[in-house]
Amino acid sequence: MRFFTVYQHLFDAYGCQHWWPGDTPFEIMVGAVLTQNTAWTNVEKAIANLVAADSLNAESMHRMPAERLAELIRPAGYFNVKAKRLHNFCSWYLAEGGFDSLKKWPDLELRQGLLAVNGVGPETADDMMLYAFERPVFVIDAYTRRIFQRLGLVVGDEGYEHLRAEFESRLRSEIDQSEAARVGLYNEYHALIVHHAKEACRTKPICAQCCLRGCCQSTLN
DNA sequence: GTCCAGGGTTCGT
DNA sequence: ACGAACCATGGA
Repeated sequence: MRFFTVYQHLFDAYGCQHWWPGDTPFEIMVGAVLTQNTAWTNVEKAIANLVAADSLNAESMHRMPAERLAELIRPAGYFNVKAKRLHNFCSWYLAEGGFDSLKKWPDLELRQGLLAVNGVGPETADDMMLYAFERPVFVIDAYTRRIFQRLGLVVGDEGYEHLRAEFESRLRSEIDQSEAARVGLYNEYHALIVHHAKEACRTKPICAQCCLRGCCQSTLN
């Protein structure tokens, strides 16, 4: 089965997801750190706290003592760890001249720069690459791995980079598209996977009737 | 009320 | 290479 076929089934079933929720690239990047191991509803509360404190910007967050930042982002969980990660991220972001400067970086350098900040791992970096900088990188998460493993399209225990390269090259060989079109596809594809895995398949189990059969049975194994 | 799923990154061992 | 630590929230 083609990877693009899976996308078509998801899109037909759920439609456009309009990710990422966030008004500015910086907000998206903060959200990417906050959402590590946590439900998005909790991230929204943390972001609302930052907005209410008029502090959803790199300068305020960087200037703020870690304890204060931790207090604001508390609803997102792991608040001490994340306050430190956000601090690290903001100091890198400011040192490199902010979004307007970073957006000019080539894909590879930007990704490596992101990865070099302590607290930003591959998935978080790729969320930022795709959703804040609109670069054509396919985001791999636990749902992606699980669903495609069950469909027999990947083995499942490949490393992150391996899986990402696999998705990108498979999709590129299946359909010919511009860079902008790939950004749009990867954006929507990841959003659809998350939506399908989290709740859609409980309320609207499309995978029972189509080629996705079996992709989201009970979480055991 | 209690239990526990959920899930990325870093840092020990 | 692998396990532990980090934590709030909400649903069973």
